[in-house]
Amino acid sequence: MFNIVDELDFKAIEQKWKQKWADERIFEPDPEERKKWFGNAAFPYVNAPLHLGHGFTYTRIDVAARFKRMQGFNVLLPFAFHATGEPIVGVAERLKKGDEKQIKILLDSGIPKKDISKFKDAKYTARYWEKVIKKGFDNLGISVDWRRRFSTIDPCFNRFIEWQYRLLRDKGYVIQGTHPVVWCSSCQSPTGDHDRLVGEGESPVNYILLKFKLPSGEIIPMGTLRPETIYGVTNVWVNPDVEYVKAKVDDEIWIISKRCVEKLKDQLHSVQIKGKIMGKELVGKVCINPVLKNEILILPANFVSPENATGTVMSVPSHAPYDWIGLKDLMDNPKFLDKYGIDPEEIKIIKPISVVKTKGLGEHPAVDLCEELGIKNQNEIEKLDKATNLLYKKEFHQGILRENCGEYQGLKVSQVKDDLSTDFQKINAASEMWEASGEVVCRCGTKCYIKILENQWFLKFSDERWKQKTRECLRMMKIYPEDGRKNFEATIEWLQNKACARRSGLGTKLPWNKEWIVETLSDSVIYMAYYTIAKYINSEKIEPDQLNDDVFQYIFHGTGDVKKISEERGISKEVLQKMRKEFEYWYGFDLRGSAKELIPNHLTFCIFHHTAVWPDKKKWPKAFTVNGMLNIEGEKMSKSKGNFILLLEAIKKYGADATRMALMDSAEGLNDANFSERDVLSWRSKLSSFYGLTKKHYNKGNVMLKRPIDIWLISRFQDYIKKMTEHLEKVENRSALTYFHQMLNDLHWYLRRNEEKNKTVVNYALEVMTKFLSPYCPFVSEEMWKIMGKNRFVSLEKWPTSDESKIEEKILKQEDAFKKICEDIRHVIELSNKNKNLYLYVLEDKELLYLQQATSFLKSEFGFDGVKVLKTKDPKKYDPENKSKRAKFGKPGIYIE
RNA sequence: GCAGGGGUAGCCAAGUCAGGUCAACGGCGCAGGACUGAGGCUCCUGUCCCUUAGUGGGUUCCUGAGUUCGAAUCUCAGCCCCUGCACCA
Repeated sequence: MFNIVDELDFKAIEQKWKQKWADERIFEPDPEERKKWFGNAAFPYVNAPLHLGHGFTYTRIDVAARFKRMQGFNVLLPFAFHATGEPIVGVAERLKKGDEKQIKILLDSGIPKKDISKFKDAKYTARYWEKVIKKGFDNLGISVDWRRRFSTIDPCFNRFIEWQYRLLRDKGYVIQGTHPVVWCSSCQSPTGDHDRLVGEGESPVNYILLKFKLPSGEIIPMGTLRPETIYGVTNVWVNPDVEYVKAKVDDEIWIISKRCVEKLKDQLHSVQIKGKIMGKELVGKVCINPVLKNEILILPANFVSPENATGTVMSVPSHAPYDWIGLKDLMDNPKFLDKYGIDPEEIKIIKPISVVKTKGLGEHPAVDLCEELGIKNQNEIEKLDKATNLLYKKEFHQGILRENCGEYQGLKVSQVKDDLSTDFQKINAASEMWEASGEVVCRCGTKCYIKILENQWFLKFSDERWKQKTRECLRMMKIYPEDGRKNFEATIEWLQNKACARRSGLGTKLPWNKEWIVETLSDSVIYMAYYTIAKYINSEKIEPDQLNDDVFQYIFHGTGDVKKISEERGISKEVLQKMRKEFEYWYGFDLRGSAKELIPNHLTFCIFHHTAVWPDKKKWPKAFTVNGMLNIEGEKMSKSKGNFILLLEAIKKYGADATRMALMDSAEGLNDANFSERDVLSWRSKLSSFYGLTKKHYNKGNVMLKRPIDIWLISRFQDYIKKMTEHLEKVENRSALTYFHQMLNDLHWYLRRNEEKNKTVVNYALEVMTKFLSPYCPFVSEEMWKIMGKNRFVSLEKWPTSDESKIEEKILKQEDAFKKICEDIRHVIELSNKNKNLYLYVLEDKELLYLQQATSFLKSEFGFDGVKVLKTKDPKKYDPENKSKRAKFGKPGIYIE
């Protein structure tokens, strides 16, 4: 076995340049005369080390920052750490309980056994991962100004959030209200998707309860999602074996399942149980349809679950497969009916009533569907559920109410559903209740239901004035790629009030109501402004107590008397003024990067909050860049698949530069990127060989007057420089990279084409290419810059600019034609199997000269003994003597012997 | 289900807005050759099929239909994939 021999010691180079950058503090910008460029990206959550997906997003913003830096901007790229919220508290709590899984996760992350217990302290966890994460950034070569680092659990940052929320509340953007959530009665908290054993993706849905009335005055509310079917009710169903309760609900007596009582209590109803009644006691009685006022028979059915809504349902056999099959079952089992003293004749006269007309479906679609699917009885739950879903969707989207639906006839089901619900409630024919869209079981094992939370704090994203400003900001912003814009637009329109406070987890307490903690998506939307002052908070050791709204108002809005604030808060006037200046200089930020999944939440919230906090449009965000997810070898990265790659591991294995190259080359735009070992290794050797090429050819040729071929290379480069710069301006890092390949191809051609190399031209090409590589693979680029004998950092060099006056179109065309001639020659050699002598017949003097200059190249390239370029006088008449008949303008005739 | 994005040769991917110059840039992989003691390094050439002294022809851009002299590109319908859908980072 042979080892892969790299010319380059990537590790040593990385170590060396990382150190030099830090020593010379070249990524620590302060306000100055030059124009600024402020880039940032969504900060990492500190419960795990960075993985390759982080590397992808962060390298993208770093390439942009490094590019801008070389363009001469004063560039700021800061990072901080996100620690607020539930997850790291969750780790601590699970450890306290001795959770084996959690212990294993930490051990797998490389934490020694003796240190595990330290992670019972959430703050320790946060600080621990901060260190590991920072190392990830540094090893990857992200050009971060660490003087501005902070964590969202720093008390000083908490003051900042307090200021933000007081300000928003004063503007009327933080309000109180009620809100339905999936609830675990055991944990006494909302059960988010990630907290569920069963039911990921299930959410609250609003049932309408139709109030059927017994002659005695008691109400049997029937839950449904299809209020229009009230017009098609033929009977109602109760489960004969279930014990129902009579309960006083607000001012009425309802007959409902026990489970329903608990739910209604948590949905803002007062509920008192007054008595019990078995389902079978109700069977055979009649009740009144609350809308049509006709008498309806109560029948028994086992498919009715006490777990769902009220535990009783109305029967609409024309449109509900369960109901049709239920009736059929009864007709097939007269004995069962006899048990309840019901005359089978009473069932036989029940006929389905159609209330919805749908294109492509018959009068009684449920009946047809049951037949089609061959459903025999109500035990075929799978088929029945399938049929129900199918019919519900089709009728909801395409169905039109029939003439028996009163004032709603002729309207579409989808249009009229909400109106029906409110109208029925107005006449007290209906009420409503919330139910989960499917079964949800909490991680603790408890079955969840829907609770309506009261006095919940909301960000009023529904506010039209606020939306208007947000739209305006978005219009002014650049979105890279532009395809992402529609997603933002749709989100702004769709966004409703968003709960912004929680009861548990780490975070900033709501300043006016300390029982609540600002929710973590809501405390991470304007923190980029905090970077501008964190430098002073850190260096001046400012204490949280010294920070209050006056301080922040002065810094961020320039209001108040500095002298007074300085005296009151014990922060020197100079420092306050510097902080103010720093903010004024850097803000608003020029580019923020993140993964595309944050568009509908974090990034859109970010726009909302900025427009609310800063009326001055100059402080608004200027651009976002979003990227797709990073796949590994074509598959989604996940721990269970075993293809989870930690950033530090990848760097160790492949080197930082090769990793960065592979990431940047993998995709751009909203498409998912793919990282493969093949590609990263290929980049590793490509970098190595380019380094070798540089070493071999830099400063090695002769100084001479420029020949056409020299001008050709320079001309080609002008176009590449222009295009790659344009792509980088749009954060199209992958597209820009293709021009590196083109440059390399051209340089190879140039070197092959000439025995004599023009030193000036080769040096120019290598310098341009090294500068161009620098944002992508900064370590190797610095090293190459050094072997070129340069003393400055290439990271701080001036970005190449294209000079159109250097482009000579004629020469470009000539060389293109020449390449084509070479292709033709190659083709003819192949077909003829001869390569002794080459004759080229041309029509023009210019062409003659150009080709004559290339004879030695043609000899060495194809192995000819002799090459002759001849001029023909008249292509038409020349024919007899010309051995090749194909000479045309711009295209010589070729003869080979 | 709703909203946004997407489906291009073995793989990744440009081209689609402004229809022809597109058998379709580039990279990876693969094949042959050069270099080499030897190479998995590097360089050159090729890479839909057939044919050929530098050519000519056939069939392609998710599927189906349409507009057009002409469609990867425009219209309609369908299938599939990715992301988000809220109190969760």
